[in-house]
Amino acid sequence: MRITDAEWAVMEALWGGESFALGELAERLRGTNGWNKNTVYTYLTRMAAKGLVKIDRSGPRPYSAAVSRSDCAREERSELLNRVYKGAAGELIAAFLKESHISRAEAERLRRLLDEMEV
Amino acid sequence: MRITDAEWAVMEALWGGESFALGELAERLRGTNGWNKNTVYTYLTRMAAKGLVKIDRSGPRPYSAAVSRSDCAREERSELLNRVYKGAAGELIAAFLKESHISRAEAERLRRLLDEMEV
DNA sequence: AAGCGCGTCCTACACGTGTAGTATAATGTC
DNA sequence: GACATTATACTACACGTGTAGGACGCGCTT
Repeated sequence: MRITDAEWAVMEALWGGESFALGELAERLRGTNGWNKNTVYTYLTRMAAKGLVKIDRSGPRPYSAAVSRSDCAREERSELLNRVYKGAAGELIAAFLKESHISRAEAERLRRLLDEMEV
Repeated sequence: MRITDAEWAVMEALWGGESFALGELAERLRGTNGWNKNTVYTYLTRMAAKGLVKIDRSGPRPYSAAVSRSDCAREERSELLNRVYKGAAGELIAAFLKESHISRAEAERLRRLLDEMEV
């Protein structure tokens, strides 16, 4: 279920809307990644085989995401958390906090989140 | 500079000490990953070519990590942050907070971190 | 000195990924 | 209905990764 950089780019394009024709996706991805249309097609079919993309050729816009962005994001988070931090979320969050520029408003929000959890 | 799961396992072994003989590493990794000695050797030489592993055959324990665990961890964090969250650290941290079980002590620590940042 | 165990080096092979050419089918246009 | 455009399908190839076999050399043991 590992998603590569290139595949992530395809998903990003798919998440940008409901469903797409090949040409639409090819155009988007030519812009961001400089890919040939056939390259896009290859990715789409390969990724459909892996369950990442849904293809329904009955309509004019056959291609759509089969997995949600938030599911993929969760997957990636859990990947990092377990691989690098062996599940120690506190460590991880602290590391992110230390190296990030968090605005005052965001800090407030995070503080509230912490408060809510403490029930 | 992408590190695969298998490579991460090798690094994990290397980070477990100062420097190692092949046999020591092979034994460790046979335990955790079930690898053949030659497999370990192949990884070590390939990873040396990539600058992940240092090999100094003048001593009896030629193999050591060429990159620190914390550098790799930073790299992985930044990977996730940029790829999935496009740099929006607040989002990311909030997501981790929501899905994690943070102990009261850890929550305290994070809160203090937030406070310190607000200078 | 012959053998054993370990480290080293080379080689290999299958599968995945990045990338696209070519050929054919379908569809819209005049 | 012939032509142009787009979509689909198949094929290919290089490079990376996962995994190991075989062969050779060196030092220790008996």
